[in-house]
Amino acid sequence: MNKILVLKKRKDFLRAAQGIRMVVSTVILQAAPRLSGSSESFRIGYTASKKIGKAHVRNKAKRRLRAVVRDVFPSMALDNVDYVLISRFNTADCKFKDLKSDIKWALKKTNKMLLGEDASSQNTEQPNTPSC
RNA sequence: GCGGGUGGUCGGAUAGCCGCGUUGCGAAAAGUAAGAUUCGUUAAUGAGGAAAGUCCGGGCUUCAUGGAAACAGGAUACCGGAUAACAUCCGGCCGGAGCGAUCCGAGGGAAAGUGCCGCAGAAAAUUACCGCCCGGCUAUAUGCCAGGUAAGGUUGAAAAGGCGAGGUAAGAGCUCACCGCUAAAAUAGCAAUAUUUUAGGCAAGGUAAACCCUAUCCGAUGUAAGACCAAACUAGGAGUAUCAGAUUUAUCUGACGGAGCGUUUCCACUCUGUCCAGAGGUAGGUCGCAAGAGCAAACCGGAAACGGUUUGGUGAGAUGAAUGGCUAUCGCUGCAAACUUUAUAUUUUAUAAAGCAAUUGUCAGUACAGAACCCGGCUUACAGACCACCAUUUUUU
RNA sequence: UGCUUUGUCGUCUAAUGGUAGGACAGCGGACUCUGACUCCGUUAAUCUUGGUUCGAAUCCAGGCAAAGCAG
Repeated sequence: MNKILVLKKRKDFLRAAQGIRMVVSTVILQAAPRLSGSSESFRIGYTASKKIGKAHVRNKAKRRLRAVVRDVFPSMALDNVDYVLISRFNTADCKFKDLKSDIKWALKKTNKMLLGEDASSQNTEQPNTPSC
């Protein structure tokens, strides 16, 4: 199992914001396919703005998102796509089960839309098969 | 016992599964400008009292360097001590709050000068409206002119010490007693200051968190500082260059010009010397980066802050930013039930109040808050728990 | 992370330490057959907590919020 790659550049975040946007009650998911086809795995970024609370609240939100991503993303996410998770006001407080199911649902729906777009533009992109 | 005050300590615990950062060890492939990277590990370790606000002080960094003076700008401000330093801390003085323990105070100067004090009031700073009084003119009085006065009046936040007696034409510290104020001396104290005595008669209201004056202190910058390694892009042109002397003919010495971090001047010292253009050390990486004016205990000195000696231990280092997610058990707080006691009605029981030692719960809650170069403070936020001492009141002995 | 600045009716702004003013918006009325324009009236604020002062929007200190700069 490979390590999960993390987005670090502001440019990448801006590009992800141009893509598909999925809003659920606890979190916002953004996704955009990468243009250069060389890289293999998906990448992911986390955002927690000052709006949701002070520093320790933001850290906690990001940590919980990371915990969910570790469980969910390796088996479900698509290759060659950049995802961005934006935490909302209740991300740090809500129950972990709810957060997990929300993200699962959002990811499934987003992937469907991405595959639809790719089929129309005739780019063959296969879903990542569970490795372990 | 109730409700208070001061100082201090702590700020959930244990176990399981899955993960993250750093370091150590082992392995793998690739070979770069440099540094990386990946995998494994029954190896070690990983957030606070405020890590916060960024409000003071210091270390360290660069601005090439040191010293002196003046100006500008800023900070501080009762006294003594502590400290590397401070706006911090300790002790004391004075003023204010409280029955008290105790708490609060930017607490120098208003006879160096300038400004301001709305409305009201005669007058807001060398005051005279009403009034009181003497004199002159007129003369029953009233009135007019020239003075004296600060007792009384109104206004206001504030009106030239207060109160009583004497005194006077009327008055006035004009005189006296008491109180307040100021000055001097003596005593106590290192001092702020306090007490006593004597004298002055009151010296001209407030405001300096208005300008200002006095005393003391202060250069700017802020680890994204700064040092090093360094891809890509790129490294050009005009044409002998301040003056004098010496020679070794491209060097030295002196003069002149320029620069030296708030501004100006002086001294020392250093760098620099024709013009245009330009590459800066950018992307990226490494260092800076954690043993410290540090922590704990004992003893000694000191009234205390604090200082000294000895011993012990020393364990974060991220950079889209690690220290977590879930579960179980326990702890703590609240709530409810049940229980115990008391009172009332009634005698199956119900209602009310108090209690919390023990019991139960598919119950609720478990604060403030996340290191970012490092220390000393201050300020602000904080569920709750514990310890010591002190004072008020009530009860008992 | 470091640094700097600013907070006044719903909005945009004034105000030497001395009654918080104006415009737009809102509400009510007049004008009109009705609406607009116009006119009159009215509601409404000094971010917050303390201090200095006789008296603070203003001066000083702490807090809160917002904006900007460096990258």
